[in-house]
Amino acid sequence: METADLKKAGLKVTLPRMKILEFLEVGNHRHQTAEDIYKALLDAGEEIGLATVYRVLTQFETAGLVNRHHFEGGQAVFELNQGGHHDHMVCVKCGRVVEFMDQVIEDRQKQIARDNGFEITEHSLILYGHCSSPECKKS
Amino acid sequence: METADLKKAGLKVTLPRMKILEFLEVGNHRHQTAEDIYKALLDAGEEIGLATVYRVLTQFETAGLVNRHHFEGGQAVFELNQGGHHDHMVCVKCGRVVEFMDQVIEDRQKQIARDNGFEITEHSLILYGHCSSPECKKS
DNA sequence: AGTAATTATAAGAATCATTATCATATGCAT
DNA sequence: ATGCATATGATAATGATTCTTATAATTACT
Ligand SMILES: [Zn+2]
Ligand SMILES: [Zn+2]
Ligand SMILES: [Zn+2]
Ligand SMILES: [Zn+2]
Repeated sequence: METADLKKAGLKVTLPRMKILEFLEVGNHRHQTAEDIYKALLDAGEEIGLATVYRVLTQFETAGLVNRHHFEGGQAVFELNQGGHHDHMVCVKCGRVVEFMDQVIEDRQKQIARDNGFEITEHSLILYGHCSSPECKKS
Repeated sequence: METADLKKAGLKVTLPRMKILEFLEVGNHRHQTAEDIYKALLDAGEEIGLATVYRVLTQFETAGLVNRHHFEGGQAVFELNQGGHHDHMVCVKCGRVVEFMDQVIEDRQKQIARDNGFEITEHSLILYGHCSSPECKKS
């Protein structure tokens, strides 16, 4: 149930917003581009505009419901914000995304910022490479 | 002198290429967008096209002469590849960029990749925040 | 140096991702 | 149910980057 989340964020509960939230809640639908979501909803028979998807995702981001990532490849990637912070490993062959969180890295980042008089508000750590699948491994 | 680098990369030695290389070699010209470079060269009286800047930077990247970074804000940022790897800290207020390299983080990244069967080809670590300058500190 | 063959350039058109406009449609408090 | 504020979808507009093409510059070979 997420209508509560929408209301809490001061957003009206509308069909497009619900559909986008529902889509992102599906287990294997993490890390989607706006276009991924748009096409999936179209295929599911929903009547929705791409502009609406972008608009809603930005609102969700502002409300803290989703996070936006800038992986290589031009298109922004969105994922449901489920509390815990994590970073990403992306297979440049098949696009698979693996999440990880390493406290040692997190702590070092804070220390480095402190050493340089920086106050960190956010960070982006992405590892690109080949995943363990046979097709991606070779080369 | 960099004409040797151009030739080694199989690129003809042309005025635009030389000018772009020279510009990036200046100490305080690290981390420039294509448009930064374009405007600076125009202001310097050079006759150059923006498309040429993009084309040349992409060629330089392929040749390993420059690195391309995707900081937040849409435009790609380029810097001369001077051998040593480093990561970046970016002030979201004034745009100041500080470079750093932390072996602990580098090693952890490799370990995490190994643990997940990934073979890392590259990575991107960017810390966003407020730098130590008085105007940026507050808020 | 002179010339040919090759490659690069500038300008503008084209493309891709994203955002803005606007007339219509919908959600929600009354 | 009604009215108003807000949201939507279609499309135009924007910003960054790439493609196209006719012209110009560089290199290789005399
Ligand atoms: Zn893979
Ligand atoms: Zn994630
Ligand atoms: Zn600053
Ligand atoms: Zn740098």
